[in-house]
Amino acid sequence: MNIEAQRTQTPLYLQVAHRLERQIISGERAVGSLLPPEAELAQQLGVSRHTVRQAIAQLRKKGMLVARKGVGTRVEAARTDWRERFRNNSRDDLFEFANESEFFIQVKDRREMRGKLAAEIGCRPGRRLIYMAGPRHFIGEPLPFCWNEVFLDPIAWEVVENLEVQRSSLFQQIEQRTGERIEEIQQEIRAVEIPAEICDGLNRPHGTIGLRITRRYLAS
Amino acid sequence: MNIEAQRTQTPLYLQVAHRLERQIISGERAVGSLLPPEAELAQQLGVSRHTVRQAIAQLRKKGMLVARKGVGTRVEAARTDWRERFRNNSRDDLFEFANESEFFIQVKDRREMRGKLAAEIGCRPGRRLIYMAGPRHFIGEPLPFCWNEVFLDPIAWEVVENLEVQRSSLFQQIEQRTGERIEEIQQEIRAVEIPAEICDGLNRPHGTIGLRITRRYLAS
DNA sequence: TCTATATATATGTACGGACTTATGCGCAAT
DNA sequence: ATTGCGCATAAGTCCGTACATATATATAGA
Repeated sequence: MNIEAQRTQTPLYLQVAHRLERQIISGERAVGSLLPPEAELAQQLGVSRHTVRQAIAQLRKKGMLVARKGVGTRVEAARTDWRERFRNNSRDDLFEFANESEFFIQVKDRREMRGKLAAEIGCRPGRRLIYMAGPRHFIGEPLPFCWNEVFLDPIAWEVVENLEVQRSSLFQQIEQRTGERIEEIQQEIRAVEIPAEICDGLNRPHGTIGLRITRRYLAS
Repeated sequence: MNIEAQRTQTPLYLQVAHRLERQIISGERAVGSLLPPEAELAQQLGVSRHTVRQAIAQLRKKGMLVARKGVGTRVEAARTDWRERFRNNSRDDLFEFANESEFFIQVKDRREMRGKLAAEIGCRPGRRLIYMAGPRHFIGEPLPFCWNEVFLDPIAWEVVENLEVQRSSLFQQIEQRTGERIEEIQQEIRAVEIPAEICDGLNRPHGTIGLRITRRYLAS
């Protein structure tokens, strides 16, 4: 695998997975073509077959590869539909997803939680939280795919104070800066009609139907 | 693992996974509790740690277990939200899903495909297909969670001719009866406003928002 | 008391081997 | 031409081992 020095940072099977992914995205491995057999691939890369299988499993989860016993492993798609990404519920997958998109913060203030909103957030009414909102784009794409609203404990104010564009995962950064460890992430997906004012922010016609994804990041 | 005789039918790691799943569903392993360490579990069941890890990976994919390095593997949920089930795109997962619900066939006739519908189905206009529709319930639950519409090649008429309630996967049965092997399943998920007449069939108010899931089962 | 440091423990990663099962293909027999 | 059979090939399953790394707890030092 030609690893420079002993940089143990990234697991070997992920290095293999990313390498295969790049080859697929670049077209070096064409959609519809078969990968070399696992054993051969392992030998080429100088890793064990087990490691190759772990790497292939990653890309199968994303839908980029399909394997058939006795035949081989076929390249199925060069990229995964972003909607599919919400299927991954592992903590690291969410962070990786955040790293591929940008959050443009258009609104940033403190708001008092009350009534239905307080109930939905799950905090006591009257509590003041940081509120941020704006569109989220995939890096390089002009059209936003998501309207992002964030409610945040005031403890993290210094982290977001001077923030205008957020490229990596906000909560990963907060973890590092405050020492608070996020123990649990709850996620809920519902289908809703997008509110008119958000349609404006997203440049979509009124009445558009979308997915509403609510996540709660719980510290200890 | 106490396998009777040499019934090789189901892979060992799936037997372990199902066993753990049953224990979790029954409450024998409480939500929030930790599983025994993988090594111990392997010894108890008389299998290798690798096999235990494969089994745990299955249940992690379903969201029933979460593992943390240095801590252990915790029971996260006793059942998976059915909406989560659509995330699994493997063929067997879809069939398993079908086995947990019932399809009450209220409409069954032959229809000529034309215009937009023919385009959506992906067949030539004028072709006559079997059409079936009805609500889908989880076994034992009175309220349907889904309105199911099926368009089927007339070749399979004998399979569905006398069918009123479908408990297992329809397409698995068709595979067995006709010998046609389903090679590919395409799935698309969109958020839509549910048509008024279907809302009536589902006992939900008009204007309800839902997920529209389209699947195409392609034979060779 | 509080803070480092060691240690035990659990999952994660990576290697090796062996056997099983499904698939496709060529070849022979009908 | 079609059917049946055997064989090579590929992924799937299962076992064993070893070490890495994250976590919690206990321990020693300030």
